[in-house]
Amino acid sequence: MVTLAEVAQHAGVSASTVSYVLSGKRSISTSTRQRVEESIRRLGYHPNAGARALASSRSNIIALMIPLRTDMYVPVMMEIAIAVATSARTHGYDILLLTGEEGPDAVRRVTGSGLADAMILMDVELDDERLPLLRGTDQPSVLIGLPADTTGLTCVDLDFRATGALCVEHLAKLGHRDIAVIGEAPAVYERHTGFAERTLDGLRARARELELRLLHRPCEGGYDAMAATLARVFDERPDTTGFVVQNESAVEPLLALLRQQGRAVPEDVSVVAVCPEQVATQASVRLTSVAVPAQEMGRHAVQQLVAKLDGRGSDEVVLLAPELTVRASSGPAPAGP
Amino acid sequence: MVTLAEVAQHAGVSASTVSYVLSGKRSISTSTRQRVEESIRRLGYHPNAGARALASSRSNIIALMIPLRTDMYVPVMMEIAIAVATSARTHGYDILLLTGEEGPDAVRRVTGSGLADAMILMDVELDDERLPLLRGTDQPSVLIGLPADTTGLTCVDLDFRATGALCVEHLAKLGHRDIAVIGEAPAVYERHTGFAERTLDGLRARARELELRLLHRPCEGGYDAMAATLARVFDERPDTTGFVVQNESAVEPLLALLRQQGRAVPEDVSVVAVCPEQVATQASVRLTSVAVPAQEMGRHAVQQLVAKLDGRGSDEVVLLAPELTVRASSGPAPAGP
DNA sequence: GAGGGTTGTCGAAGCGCTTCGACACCTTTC
DNA sequence: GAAAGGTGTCGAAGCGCTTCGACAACCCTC
Repeated sequence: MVTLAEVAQHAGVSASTVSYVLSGKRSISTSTRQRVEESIRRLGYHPNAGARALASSRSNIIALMIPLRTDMYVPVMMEIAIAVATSARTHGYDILLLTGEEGPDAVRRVTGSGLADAMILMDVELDDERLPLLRGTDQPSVLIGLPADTTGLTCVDLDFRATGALCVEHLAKLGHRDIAVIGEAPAVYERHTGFAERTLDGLRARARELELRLLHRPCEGGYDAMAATLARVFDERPDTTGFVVQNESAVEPLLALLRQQGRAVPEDVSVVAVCPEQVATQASVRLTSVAVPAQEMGRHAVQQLVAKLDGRGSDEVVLLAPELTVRASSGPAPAGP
Repeated sequence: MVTLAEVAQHAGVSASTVSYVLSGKRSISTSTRQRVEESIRRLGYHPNAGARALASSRSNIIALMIPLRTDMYVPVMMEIAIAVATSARTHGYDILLLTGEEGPDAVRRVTGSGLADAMILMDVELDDERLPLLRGTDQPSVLIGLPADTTGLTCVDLDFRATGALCVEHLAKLGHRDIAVIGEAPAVYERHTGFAERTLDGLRARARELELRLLHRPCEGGYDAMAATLARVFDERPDTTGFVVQNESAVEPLLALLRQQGRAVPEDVSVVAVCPEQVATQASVRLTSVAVPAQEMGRHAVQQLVAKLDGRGSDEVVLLAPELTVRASSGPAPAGP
């Protein structure tokens, strides 16, 4: 294993000089720098991460806490995780992957041991038990998601309230008066993961303003659950012509069931989805949708965090503006009876 | 920040004694141990990861390299990643998340800097450019997947060859003579990710033995691609009654299209999928399938790696035996004309 | 009761790096 | 031409931990 001292000797300079070449924290003459860099290359030197962390009390690692559940909105999580990892690397950071399993203990462990310089938390619940710990430490952190109380916290999320409003507006503009919302699984609402509720708020508020009738039904993913839900919807509101879906794994079942019932999309029924682009474009009908900008959220979170680590930046809540893309699943409401 | 020295002072012992209490590498009297543990708790001591890594040249971190692509078999990847993370924690290791993006450089960086003690690589190609590096280092590693040449490597994977054979056998037993294989996207075959080709080998070999006719068509995910593929299949082999699908995002489109064409599953056509359990049970028809045991693979990989790190264990290839679960998508072949 | 093992604890030497202050040298500036 | 101010380099201290050898103190055994 090659050490800094060996590089220094090889280049005929002192260890500290090599260190300064590496960090750029003091000016170094061009000739010396080149000599040192040449030695580094020739010897195949890699700074030792542990020693670095010890001496500088900076690990250059960001901890990313992802939910343990693998049953919900997986592709979104994965996309965020990968965006975070990729983006972190461009800033010189590596990602430590923590699962939600350990809960608050993971936060304690990481901040206490100096394993990571900062944290990104995903799948934040409205009243998350990790939040007090984050507020009580001076280690920077960013949440992806929005808890009930954001004081002293930095958050990044899609503006789900606006998302809900946008969906309703789009359907209203097309003349739909009865709208059904196929929501996430009941468990999601029970855990009070804010995004589902905020979407619903947005939907309801705008529906009230526009004087539309709105029916909300949570729905487990899958075909059977969707069939049951759909039956209930048409039972209670036979005139429903607009659907808003916020559950990736209910999208395709819904389309299949509508087709099976002889309801054409978009002639008889319009569908708007809140989902990743890929789901929208790969579905059996190209879906009018509001995209969940997973990558952008990941990148944004890293940016905020790096800013904090550099002493810039401060606590703030960033809500990304939703964008609705019209595709083939929505159209004018059918003429009334 | 509390240090080991402070704990030692508080407990009235030397620093080394505290260290030995923590590591258990020397025997400590019960009374001393208890005193030290009490001090640790009272002071809220957490060992500093950097210092530990420096002194012991062990970081207690395992690097996990996942593919950058977010377009293929994402849920499987995610499930493996989470299983790896969870399982690693039970052995006292944390996970460093690397994306495939950096390629071989990531391997160099991690082994060179001592950032991690070992690596797990996913999405290994048949002739992966990272392999020479792994062979050339004494840092333990485990591959999830199977390259062409496994000498000097440890690998964990599903036995995809047996998986293919199993699918064909099942359909043959039900009397199907013409079988179509809906494969992964062409890109997967082009990258020579072994699993798709091994499945195909297994399918073909057994089909030959059982004197079945087999048609293989790669297929991008999504509805449109599937529609085109399906048209070609029935065009070339109108008597096809059995389908084997190895592309999660083609499963639901296939079912929808068959339904649309008036072909009943399983009365007219049988479908066998190679996919995670969740996909099989949530599809519009409960699918007869061979599960991809993502969690088990992740756990296994960690176990192997920990064994190596402890000086036990050696290079070997573990192929998990596939299991076919019969559900509602396969049945006897329809009587001939 | 002297020799030989255990057992439990300690001191000290690093692990490889960062960083601070010092200092020699070279420009400016008036 | 002396004071003031840069620049570029070095030496040394130390980050918090592990681990090795040393060594008391104790228990056997013949």
